[in-house]
Amino acid sequence: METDVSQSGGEAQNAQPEALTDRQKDVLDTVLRLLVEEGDHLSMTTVARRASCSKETLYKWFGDRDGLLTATVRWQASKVRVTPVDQGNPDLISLVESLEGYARDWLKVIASDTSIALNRVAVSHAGSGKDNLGAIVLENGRFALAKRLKPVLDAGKRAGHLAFEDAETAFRTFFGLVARDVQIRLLLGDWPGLTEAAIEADAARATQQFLALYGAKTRPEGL
Amino acid sequence: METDVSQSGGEAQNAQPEALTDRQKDVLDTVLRLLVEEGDHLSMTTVARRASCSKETLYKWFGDRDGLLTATVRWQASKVRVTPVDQGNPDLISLVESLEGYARDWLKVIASDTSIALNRVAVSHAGSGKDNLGAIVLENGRFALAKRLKPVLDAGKRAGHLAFEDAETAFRTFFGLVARDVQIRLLLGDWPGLTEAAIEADAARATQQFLALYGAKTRPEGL
DNA sequence: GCCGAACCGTAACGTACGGTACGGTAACGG
DNA sequence: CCGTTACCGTACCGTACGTTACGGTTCGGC
Repeated sequence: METDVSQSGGEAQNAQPEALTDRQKDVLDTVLRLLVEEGDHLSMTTVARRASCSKETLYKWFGDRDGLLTATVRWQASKVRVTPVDQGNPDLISLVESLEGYARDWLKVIASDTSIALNRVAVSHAGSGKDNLGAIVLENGRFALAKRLKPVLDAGKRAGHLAFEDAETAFRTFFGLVARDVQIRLLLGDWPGLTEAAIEADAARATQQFLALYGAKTRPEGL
Repeated sequence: METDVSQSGGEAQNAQPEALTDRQKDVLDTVLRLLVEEGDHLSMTTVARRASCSKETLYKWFGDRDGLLTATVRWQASKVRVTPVDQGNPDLISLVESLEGYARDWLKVIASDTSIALNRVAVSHAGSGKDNLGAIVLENGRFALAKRLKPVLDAGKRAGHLAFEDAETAFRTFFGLVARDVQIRLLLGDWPGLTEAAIEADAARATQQFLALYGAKTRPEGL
């Protein structure tokens, strides 16, 4: 068996999120933990020691350092997959609850250690070379949220609670209202005080503001 | 003269944004250009060659690699400083123009190559070690914008055009409406198609939405 | 004209780390 | 019982790069 698996289209390098041994998942979880602890500075030696495996195994499984990182990002991404909730014709209450729920979840995600670490790594690697990481993170972060939220928005529109022309634009506004400057501040090492309570309040505020902008009929006086 | 300037409180290491030789500014501009081209991967050798100076000089002037990077970020930050426009009692038109102007400027900044490069570097360095970079970038980006925008908001409030309790919260909403997912997407290597025309449209939209949320009396029918 | 400071160019050093090679061991199938 | 497979542990190699050292040059001041 040749050593150069990476070029010959071998199975190891391409390592799809599924088809991973339990042992391999363990290793990737370790990488994840290490990524949270010391960012992009992890060395293959450190990974091998912490994962109690040999470097040779790492290279056989993941090709090279980039492959390991990519597999890790993919692995984490595959874990976040949530069951999409599509509703037929919601009333206003359940629509609000749904939106608040998404806002809450989203804030929790971007405030989590793993998300911050992963985004940092992806941003670092974005400028140079094989740029999969940024795309992967985006695909499983922002885009996944958009995909899950779109049916909710459409349902709200059908039910006459929301008025917008382009769902994508509406989603981006919702995104902006929820995340505001939080994500960039977290990535830059600032701590915007995102406690459990603050997340709750932010989700409610963002939802209210979104409804104020895109609500069809209900424009509450109090706001 | 001892070599260890970094610890003994020497003048070279702390290199405040001002008090820089023209030659030093040239060097930092070169670093900036290099940072845009190849991100954090620049080596001291490359910098020296491109700046037509010796590595020894780099080390004497900036202490070490981190010092060079920090000085570069500070230098760029000091260049962005804009004259604050404080208005006494604006009419609604000029308030809208003012807000649109800030939105436009802000979008242009975060879409610029240098901003992206600098933010990438700062994010990369945020997790580990001396964390000045993130704070510096934040201080001269988001916080500077907030500082410049606050008097405008206050003036709008005094004039009766805006209604909000906390200027900081209002600002963060404005920030969210303007930037939305643009900044994170840019940092992750995505290209959200931010042409000149799109920036113009986005600034107008964000301002309209902000007024819809925080405008005191004027709630336009058309929106 | 001489001295020292500042600087250039380049060579050299030390080291960290990505990647490889190899010997040893445990499991397993025949 | 033997070969194969998969893995561990470790030693090893090559190189890139941060950092330092040093000889040579320019230039301002005396």
